[in-house]
Amino acid sequence: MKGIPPATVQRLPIYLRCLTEYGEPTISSERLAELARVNSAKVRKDLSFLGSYGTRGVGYDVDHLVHQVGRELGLTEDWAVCIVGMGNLGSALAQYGGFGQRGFEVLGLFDSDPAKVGKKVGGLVIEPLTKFARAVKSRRLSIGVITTPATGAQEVADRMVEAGITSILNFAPIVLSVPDGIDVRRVDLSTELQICSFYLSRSSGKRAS
Amino acid sequence: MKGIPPATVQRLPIYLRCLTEYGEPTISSERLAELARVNSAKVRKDLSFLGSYGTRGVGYDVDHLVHQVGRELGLTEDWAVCIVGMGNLGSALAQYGGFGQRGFEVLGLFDSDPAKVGKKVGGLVIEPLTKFARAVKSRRLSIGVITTPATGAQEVADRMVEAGITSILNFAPIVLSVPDGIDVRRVDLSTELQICSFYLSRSSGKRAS
DNA sequence: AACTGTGAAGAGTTTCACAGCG
DNA sequence: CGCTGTGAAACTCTTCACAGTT
Repeated sequence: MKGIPPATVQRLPIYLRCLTEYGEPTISSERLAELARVNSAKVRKDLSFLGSYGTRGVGYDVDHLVHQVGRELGLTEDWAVCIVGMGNLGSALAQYGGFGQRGFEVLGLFDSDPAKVGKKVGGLVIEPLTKFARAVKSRRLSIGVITTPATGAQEVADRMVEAGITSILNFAPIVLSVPDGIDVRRVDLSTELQICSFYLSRSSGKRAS
Repeated sequence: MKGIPPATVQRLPIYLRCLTEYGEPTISSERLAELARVNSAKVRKDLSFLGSYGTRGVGYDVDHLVHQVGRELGLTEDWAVCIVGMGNLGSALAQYGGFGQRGFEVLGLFDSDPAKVGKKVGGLVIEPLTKFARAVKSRRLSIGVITTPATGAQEVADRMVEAGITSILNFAPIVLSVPDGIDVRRVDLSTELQICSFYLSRSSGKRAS
C-alpha cells in the first residue's frame, strides 16, 4: 500500500516548510504551488500520494496537512545525528539551527585530529573516532554527516556502515562506495558551482531543479 | 547544435572529478561508470552529447575527456563568486578549498551586520551590503552564494538580481522568488535530512540522488 | 462556483541490446 | 575482439484537462 515516487519525496520537505510558514487555516493547491514555485497539478498529484486530505471546493487544511506530510517524512520520530569531521564546515553545521528543528538532534561530534578532540562546539564535546562505533550503539545515532576532506571520507563512510548507520549525508567532494541498502545523499558545493558555470556560460539561464 | 539534457549536466561534474582522480591514460565507460556509481550506458550516452570522443575497442582518452567536459561546463573561463551572509556557514565556505579549485574564485564577502564588516575571513575583508552593487560591477562577480538566515535571504536575492547576478547558490532554507532567466540552485540541509528521515523510517534504504 | 483527485497524454530519462568501428 | 555510439523500449515524471465533490 506504499510507494511514494522519489521525485515527490524530494518536494515534500519544501511543501512542509511553505505550509508551516503559511498564515491561514486552509490553502489551495494553486497557492501552495505558488509558494513552492511548482505547478499546481504537481502539488495535487504529490499530495494525493499521501491520501485524500483535501476538500473539494475548499482546499487543504494546513495543520492537518503539516501533520500528514511530517508523518510521511518520518518526523514524528526523533532522529539522532552525528557529524564526523569538525573543520569549518562541520563546526558550522553543528551550530546550525536547522538540526535542532523538529525531528533531528545532533548527539555526536567526531574528529580524528587529537588537537580538536575535547573542544566544545555548539554545546557538544568533540570525541575521537575511536569512540564512534560505541557511540552509535549507545546513543542510537542513525544519520551520519560526513564533513571531512575528500581524503578520509570513504574510510569514515566504511566506519559508519560498519557501526550500523544506514543513512549518510556526504559533504565531502567524493563519490562514496557503500553496500546496497545504505542511503547516501550528496551535498556537493563544487558540483553545484560547476552546474552554475554551465548555465552561465550558455548565458541563457534556463533550469532549476 | 546544442542541448545537453539537465540530467546529464548534473552528472558531468561527477565524471570530471572521477576522471581527474583517475591514474591511467584511457578509461572505458564501464570503469568510469563504476567510479561514478552509475550505469555504463548512461556514461556513454552522456558523453556522446559532448561529441564522439571515445575510441571503439579502447575507451576514452582521460586527458582529452577532462578537457572536453571542463570546456562544456564553462570551466575554461574563471568565475568570480561572492558570498553574502558571513555567519558560520558563510565563513566555512569562504575558507573552503573547493572554490579556489579550477574555475572559481571568491572575490567578495558581504554582511549587513556592522559588527562583522571589516573582519577578515580566508584572506578577504568582509564588506557591508551597501557596497554590493558596485562590487558586482567592478569585479564582474557572476555567481552569488547566499548564506544568510532564511529571513533576509529573499532581500539578498533581490539585490543580487538587481545588481546583475544571474546565477545564485542558495543555502538559506527558503524558496527564493526570482525573475525568469535567473538560475537558482538550492542547497538545503534540512530538506536533505528530511529525505534521510523518510527513507530511514521505511527502513528499506533504497534510493540515491 | 471553487477546488480536488486522477486518467491520459506528453516529455524526459534510463536502460537495453547491438550494429559498427578500431 | 572489445568497446563506443545509438536507435528503440521501458520507465519515470510532469502537465493537461476534466469529472466529481463539497
